[in-house]
Amino acid sequence: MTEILDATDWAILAEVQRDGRIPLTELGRRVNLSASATTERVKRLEAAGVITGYHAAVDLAKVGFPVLAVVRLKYPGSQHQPLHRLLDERFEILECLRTTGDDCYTLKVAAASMPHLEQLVNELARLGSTTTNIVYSQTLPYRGPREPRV
Amino acid sequence: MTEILDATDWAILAEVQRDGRIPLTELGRRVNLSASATTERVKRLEAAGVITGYHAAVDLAKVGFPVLAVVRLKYPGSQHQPLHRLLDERFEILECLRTTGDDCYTLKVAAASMPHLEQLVNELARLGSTTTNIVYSQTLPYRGPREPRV
DNA sequence: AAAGATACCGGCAGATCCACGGCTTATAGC
DNA sequence: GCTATAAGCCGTGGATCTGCCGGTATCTTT
Repeated sequence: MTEILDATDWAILAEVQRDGRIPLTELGRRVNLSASATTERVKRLEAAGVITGYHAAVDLAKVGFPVLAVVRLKYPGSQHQPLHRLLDERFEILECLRTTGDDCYTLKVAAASMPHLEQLVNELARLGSTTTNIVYSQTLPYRGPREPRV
Repeated sequence: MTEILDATDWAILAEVQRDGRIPLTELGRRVNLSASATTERVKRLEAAGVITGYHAAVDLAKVGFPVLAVVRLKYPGSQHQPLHRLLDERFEILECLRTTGDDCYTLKVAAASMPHLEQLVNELARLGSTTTNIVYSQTLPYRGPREPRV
C-alpha cells in the first residue's frame, strides 16, 4: 500500500460507504474494473485499515429510542475509570468523544423517553457537570469522507 | 410486523451491526435459526425500516483527515438555506445535528490539517457564532443500539 | 373441530464469492 | 536497448451463499 488513494480507490470507498453490501461484480461495473481487480482493491483497502468494517445502520426511533441527545461532560479531576465503567454499562451511550475545551467529553445518548434521558443524565452528572441538548433532527446524518477536491 | 422486537431480532441486529457482511447462514447459526428463517427476519427488519442500510466504515486519518472537530453553531436568525448549501458543498462536514439550547447546530467536521480546519471554521463563522472543540480521540466510537434490559 | 395465520425448516436453481494462473504495463539495472 | 522484477488487471472454475419453493408444527379464530 503506497498509502495514497487514487481516484478509483475513492470511487470504491464512495460506493461501499453508500452500500456496504454491493456485490463485487456490480461494484466493479461502477468503477470500471473487473470483478477480480475490484476484489484486490477492496482487500487491499481492508488490509491497510482504510476500511475498518461493515455495519448495518439501525433506526433508533424504530427500536424504541425516539429521544436523542448530545451531552457534554465537564470533568473536575482526571478520574477516567468511572466514565469508562459507565460506557461499558450504559448501552444508551452511543458515542463518546474526548475533546479540547471546557467540556472534556461529548457524548451522544439515546433514550426511550424523557424520564429515561433524565435518569441517564443524572448518572452522568455524578461524574461531573453536564450540559444536555436534545436533538430535534439529524439535519445531516453521518456520511463518510469523500475525495478532496484536487 | 408487530412493531415489537423479540430477543432473536435483537440478536440479529447485534450481529449485523457488528458485521454488516456476515453471510445469512453464519448469522442463522449464531442466532439458532435456519438460513431461510434468518432471511425472512432480516428482510422484515429491512422492510420495516429498522435496518436502514449497510455501510462501510472508513478510517478518517488513513484517508487524509487526521483532524476531527466538533463545531457548535449559534444561528442569529432562522436562515437555514446558507447552512444547507454549505452542507452540500463542504464534504468535510460529516454530520450535522439540530439541537435545543443556545447552539442550534452541532457539527462533526473532518480536516486535513489545522489550517484546513481553520478555513472550514471561517466558513461556518460567516453564518453565526461558532464554538470549536478538537477531538483528541474517540473514547467510544459509534455503536448502535442494543436490547434494553428487561 | 376446522380454518387460517405465523414462523420455521429443508432443498434446489441461480447468483455470488474466491483463488488461481496468465497477460500487459511500468520501473530499475546493466 | 534489453532483461528482470513488480504491480495491476483480467478470465475461469469450484465452493459458497442467496432466493424461492413447498411442507410442517404451533397458535389463534370462528
